[in-house]
This record gives sequence, C-alpha cells and structure tokens, in this order.
Amino acid sequence: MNENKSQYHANAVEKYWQDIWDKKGCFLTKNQTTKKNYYVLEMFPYPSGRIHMGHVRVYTLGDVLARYKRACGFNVLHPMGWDAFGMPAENAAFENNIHPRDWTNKNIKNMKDQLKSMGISYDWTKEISTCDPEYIKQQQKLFIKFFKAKLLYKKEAWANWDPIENTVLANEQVIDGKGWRSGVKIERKLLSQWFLSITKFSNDLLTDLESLKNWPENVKTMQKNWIGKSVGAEISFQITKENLIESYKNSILVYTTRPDTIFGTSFIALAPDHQLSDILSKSNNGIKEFIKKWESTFANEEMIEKAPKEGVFTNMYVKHPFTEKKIPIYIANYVLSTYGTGAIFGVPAHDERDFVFAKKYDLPIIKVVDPEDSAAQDLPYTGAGTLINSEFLNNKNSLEAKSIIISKLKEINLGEKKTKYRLRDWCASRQRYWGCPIPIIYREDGEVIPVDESDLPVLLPDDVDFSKKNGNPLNNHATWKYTTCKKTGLKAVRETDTLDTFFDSSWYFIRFVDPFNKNPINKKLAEEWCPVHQYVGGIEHAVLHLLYSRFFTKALSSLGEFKFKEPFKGLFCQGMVCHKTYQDSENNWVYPEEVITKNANFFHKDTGNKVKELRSEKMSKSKKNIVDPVNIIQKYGADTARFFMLSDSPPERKLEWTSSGIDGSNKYLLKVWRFFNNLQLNDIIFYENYKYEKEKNKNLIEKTHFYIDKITKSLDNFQYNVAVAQIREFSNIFFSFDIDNIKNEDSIALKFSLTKWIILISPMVPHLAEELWKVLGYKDTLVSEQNWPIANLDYIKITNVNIVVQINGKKKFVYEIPKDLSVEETKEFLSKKEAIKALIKEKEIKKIIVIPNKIFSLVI
RNA sequence: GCCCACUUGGCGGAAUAGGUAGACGCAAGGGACUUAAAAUCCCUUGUCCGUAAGGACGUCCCGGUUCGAGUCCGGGAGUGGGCACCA
Repeated sequence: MNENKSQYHANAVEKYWQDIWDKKGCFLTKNQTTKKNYYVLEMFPYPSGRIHMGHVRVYTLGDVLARYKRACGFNVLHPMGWDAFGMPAENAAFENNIHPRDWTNKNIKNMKDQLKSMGISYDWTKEISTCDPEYIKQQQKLFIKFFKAKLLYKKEAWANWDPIENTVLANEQVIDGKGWRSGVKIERKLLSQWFLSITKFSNDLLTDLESLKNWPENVKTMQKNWIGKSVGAEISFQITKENLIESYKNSILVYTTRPDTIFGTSFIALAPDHQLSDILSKSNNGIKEFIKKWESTFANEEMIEKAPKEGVFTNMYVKHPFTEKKIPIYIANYVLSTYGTGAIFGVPAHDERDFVFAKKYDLPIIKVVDPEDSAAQDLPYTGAGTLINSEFLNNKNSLEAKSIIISKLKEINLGEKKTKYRLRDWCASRQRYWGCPIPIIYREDGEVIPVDESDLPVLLPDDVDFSKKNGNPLNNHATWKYTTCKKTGLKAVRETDTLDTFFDSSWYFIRFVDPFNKNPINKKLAEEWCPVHQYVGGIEHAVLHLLYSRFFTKALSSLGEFKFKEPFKGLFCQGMVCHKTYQDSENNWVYPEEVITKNANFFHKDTGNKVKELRSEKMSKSKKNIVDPVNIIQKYGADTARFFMLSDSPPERKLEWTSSGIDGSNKYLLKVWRFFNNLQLNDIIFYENYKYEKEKNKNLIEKTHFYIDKITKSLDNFQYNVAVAQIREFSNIFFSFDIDNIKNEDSIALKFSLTKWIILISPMVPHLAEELWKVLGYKDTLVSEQNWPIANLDYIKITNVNIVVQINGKKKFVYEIPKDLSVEETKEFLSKKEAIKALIKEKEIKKIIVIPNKIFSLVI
C-alpha cells in the first residue's frame, strides 16, 4: 500500500489491512490455548439498517479493549450478532409493504458491511441473529425447560388495546392516551399472558449485586431500587358488618412499611384495578366512570405519579384494628395494584400523597409521629420519630413501635410482618408477529403442553398480510394456528403470542461461546468463558436488559446448565453521542450538514435563510441532528472516526460531535503519517538495554517508559480520552526531533520509541498503526500480533519533586526538593529557606503540616 | 412525581487516596512560509487590576467540615437516563 507517499488514502489503506486480518484470521477465537480467556462483549444492535454514531462509539470502545487485551496475551472472544426481532420490522411491513424478514435481513447485510468498514476485531465466524431458525430452535428449548421447571406461568394481565387497529400497542405507541396511528382513545384489555418468575430470584438478584465489583455503582443502585426490597406488615382491616358483600371477603388486606403510623389512619385506598374496585364498579356508576377515566394511565407508573390525586368514595367502611373507629374506603388513582396488596391505609400526616389526597377530600389529618428534629414540624412529615396520639405506642420511637404493633396484630390475628419486593414477574408475551414463537399448544381437552422437541423450531409463517388492520397476524392466520398433539393425536391450537425481545437478548452472550451447538448451551465452554469479562453498552439498559440477563443466568444455573450465577463480571456504560440542533424560521429541523456558519451566525446552505442554533441533544432522526458515520468514514476513514470517538470525552459521559473535532483528529493522524513517512529507520535495529550517551536520547527512552506506564494505566481504567491525550503528549516529544539529520544512537533511540508508540496507539487506530509499522521497517509482521510493551520502571525513577509551600492553606510558591524526604527532613530542609522566613516574618507558627513530596503548609 | 447520574476557561476536557486547578486538544489572535490562498510550522490565550514585578478572584448556586475542597457533608437549580410492551 501507499506507493504514493504524498497522500494517505484512508479508505484504500483500511480495506487493505482489513483483508489481511481476515486472511490471516487474526481475530478468530480458539478454544484450546495456553492463554487466559478474556470475553469482551458489546451489546448487540437492533438491525435498523444503518449504523449510527452511538454504534460507532460503543463498538470502538469495545474494540480498543479487545485489541488491548489480545496484545496483553489474552485469548480474546469478541463476537457480534443481531437483536433481530422487534417492532420496527413490523412497522416497516405496515408502511412499506415489505416482509419483516426481508427487511431485517437486508438491514443486517448493510449494517454488517458498515461495521466491517470500521475495522473492528470481531470473530465473525460466531455471528448469530436472533431471528435465525437455529437460534429460535434453541431458545424454544430453553422456554420449554423454564416451563417444565415452573419458572413460566400464565396469568391475566392488562394490555393497551387499540380498537381501530384491533391490536395491542406498546407504551411508546400510546401518545396522550391515544393510538399513535389511529388517534383513537386506547382501551385496556385483560389478556392471558406468559410470565417469567423473576420474583423467585428477587433476593438473589439483590444480594448478588454486592459481588459485582466491576459494575458502576449507579447501575447497581438503580437495580437495587428497582427490586425494591421492603420490610413492613400486612394488615387486615375488617369491613364493617353493614358493608359486607357476598362476592368479597370480609376484610381488606393492606401492605405498609410504616405500621407504626397505624393510629394516623384516616382512610383506606384501593387501586382502581383492585378486585373489590372491580366488583363495586358493576353496581356503582360513579366508580365505574372513575375507573374508566383513569384506565389509560394504569399501565404506566410515570403517568400514575404525575396525575393529580383523585379518588372516589365507595360508601363502605372498615374498622380500625385497635380503635375500632370507622374508616372510609376510597378508590384512588395513585394506588398501584402491582405493588404490595393493591390497597393502602392512608396516613395524611406522614405521607406526601396521602396528605394531598386528604386535603382534597377533607379527610382528617392526625399527627402520630413527632420528629426528632424540632425544626421539621411541617406536615406531612415522612421520617421517623417519637409516637404520639397512638395509645400504647406513645413515647416509643418508630423502630420500636413497628415491632410492637406487629406483635399486637399477630396476637389478634389481623396482621404479620412481611417482606415485599417492588419487582414484578416479567410479562414475556407479545401479541405480535415478528418475534420468537412460543412453543406451546393448547389441546382440545384443555391441556397446555410444550411442542415436542422433534417438532422444533416452531417457525413463523411467511404468508402474512400486514396491510390489513386486523390485529395479531398469527392469531388471524388461516392455517398456522391449527395443529395436532403428536402423542395423543388430539386437535390443538398454537400459542399465537410471541416472545418479548428481551428474552432473546437475555442469553445470547452464552450462545456466543458455541453459537452452532445442537444444544442451547455448551456447559463446558460456557464455564470456560463466562461470566463475560467486560460488557459494554448504554446506560439506558441499566435496569431491564441487565436485570433480565441476570435472572436468566440464575435460572439456568439453578437448572444445572452451568455453575456461574452472574452474566457479566464487568460492566461499562458509555454515554450518548450528542449534536447541536438547528431550526429554520418556521421551526423545521435542519440537518447540521445543511448549515453554514458566517461570523457566528448560521445560514441554510441552499436557501441562504438564517437558521437558529439550539442546544445539543442526543442524536436523533426526529430532530435531524445526526451525522451519518458512513459519510464520515468515507471522507476521513474509520481510524479518524474511531480516534475522535475516543479523544474528546470520557467514555461514560456524553460525547459532543463537532466537525472541528473530527477535523482535529484527522489532522493529527495525517501529521503522524507524514512524520513516519519522512523517516529513514528501516534498517535500524534497537536493543532494549542500549547505553545512550546523549541526554536527549536518554530522556526519550525515559519518556517512552513513562508513557507506556501512563497509557497502560489509562486503558486499564477505561480513561480512553486521557490515553489519547498521553499518546499526543508522547508524540509531541518525537515530533520535535530533527529527523533530517538523524544518525547513530539518535536513530536507535527513536526507533525504539516509535516502535513502542505504534503498539500503544494500535488499539485505537488499527489500520494506520499497521501502515506505520510497515513504514518503520517491520515488513513481515503485523502490529495486531505484537505484545503490549512493558514499562521498565527503573527508567522512570524521579530524584527531585516539587513541593508546594502554603500559608494557611493558600499556595505561596513551589520548591524543588529531593524526593522521599521524611516529614522531619522536609521541615529541616525548608525551614532554612529565606523566602519562607520572609513570609512568616514575626508571626507565630501555630502548626506545620507536611505531606512528604507534596505539601509544606504553615498555619500562622 | 419517583429512582440514578452529570455540571470545571469561548468549547471538549485533565487533576491516583482532600494537597500546584485548567494537562492534552479545539476555537480565537499574532507571526513565519507563499505571488496569493489552502495546508504546514512557531508564539499567545481562565477573569479582573497593574507598564511590570506582582496581586485579587475563580471548578452551577447557598451553607458546612478542614491548615487546605473541583474532590467530603447538607440544601437548592439546571441538564440527561430509566420508570416494567422502544431497543
């Protein structure tokens, strides 16, 4: 490559080296080696058709790690695949009359080409796609395993129902309570659906978080809060005699974490979809209307919390278990049916929401907890304190009161201590076509049985018309639904729901270790490779995908599939890629590439009209603030795109895309290339322990070791932006060499330094690194196969340090003193200095603080 | 609304464990090279006062701990992510 020395043709160079890596199989993973295994995985993408900058970022981060670990001598597994089921394919089918499978396969092909052009070191022989019949087959086997192990069950659950399209809508397809396409008010429909018993593992999912040392704390906290373990009490409130109804039991069971506040109860509130609410709605129009009014908000916790607190009185009362006072029963829109028992006792003085509710409906507000902090007298007060107005609990603190009340309740048989979790079982049913079919049949005799293993996979029928608005295509298919039971010959219908795509992505990382095995999981290899050493993906998956994967791992482990109990040993969450947004005078969004800048004003490049520059946001098609990676790679090459992705922001934070930023990266890489091309070092051979005579060369060798150490540490800490800065600092040293007059030991020192530098930069810009490697004279080897350099710390020994002299904590000046003086020696050394004496003058020294090698601080 | 983060020059950011704030870049200004431009190279660049030496201020805001706070604690503002059928 590059016979023409005057120009760097990034696209040609990159293609050339990609082919070489491919031919030599540089990134294929072997299962039997003497090396230690290291599994790097980035979250696999949904095949939308084009990669976006978010992909470029996450896959660059993963690739730097994979290449770095390979150089460090690990046997690296770095696979890639496709999260291929999901709604966009069905939307495309609906809008463009293309089959979801064709659309998806076309997208995979495009995206694969685009990913390949980035030069990421994947082992493509392990590629899997979740819509592949083989993946479906293995996943269906897992489903049946779960079914047999009673980790799966059916129960009725609400879904958003669009009565025009006759279909279930996702939450994001419901906008302001209306269907996104039909615009009609969404109803709720109770459907029998499949649930995974994730709550059987609630406690393990919580306590095992502690073992995840290499996970970000914020993700662990989010999961902990999501699981939401609470210790409280379940309490029965007896319905008053005159209010008893035949179709319901004689009490209402509530759950509370604050049983100590029971004497502050002024009402009972039921969730609108509580069983009793449902019964009452049949004979009471007020209740019926209330439930109808709030129906579309039930599905969504955010909407429930944001809605104004409203309720309806049921005309029924319960008795307080201790005071025997009559307490009214309301149905309230802020009570969640999915948490606790779906009913609460309202204590307005000590709960924010109960307080608002009580004010609105003029219910008594009884203060029963006196705050420890006397300043906090405003109600509602939600903290702990000393009990008042509470009979036998008076003068007890909240903690004591809780245990007393629980034992009292137990005595009178009206309550007990209870641990609850906020976590709910996982509804894995989707009433959609483009998903993994659920391998279950319903036999005419009423039995629900899994499809016989010899009949797997159950595949989707191809002959489906998406243009008709008649609901779930599987349910309405003329023949697909109908089958017979293999064992009995009885007639049967297939399950027409498909699986949530989170099911697909909850075990793909285990499949990658042996993607074409006849069984879903290769136990031996899974145990050799898993848990994934480093998983990389977006923070938006902090709870659901990561929690579901953890659950799958625990479930499969409990079924003896393998021994490990967590899927991902290390987790790294990268930030988003953002860009400024632009709007024209009519508030239409404008693409950044259509905007030209003149004197800090912005104009549309075609119309010349003025354009507003607005704040930077996550790149999204809807706001047109996108930059297409394909164009960027075409213009600058993948290395420039990769280098910019790494250089400007810490990986976990948002990255601001700017054209000057990408230009800057490109300029730097071209400068590097020019520098190497002007060298004549091909024939120079260096020795590790060469005795250099010139200071300049000694310094270069020291700096080389210094930066090897620094850059290695930065990479280990995921501080890739810092590593880039250090790469540049390092190169600034050799850029200052006069390479036209270089000879003898100068050449040896430079070749040594440059050789190490190329290896250091190679995970970031692998194609350019190969090119430079060759230019430097290494014709028969690849930089991708080199070992990571090791810093010789003997070269980095520092003899003097700068110590800061402070008066009252303020910096006055800096002294150079010998390194590693003791506290006494430092005092001794510095106290003699005239400048310090001058600072103190006549004043009395109250205190001297010495931090060796750092601070000499006087308090006067 | 609830949970979780983030906030440092004109901009992106750096600052092991509480110890020299602003590394490395971008942009800008000045200069060199060029017939000219581009490219490249060199210099300057937190703010304010000062001719200078130097001084004061300064890490979203308010308060606290400390000899010393970007870093720790309490309160607040703004921005972003998640809230269970987007992936």
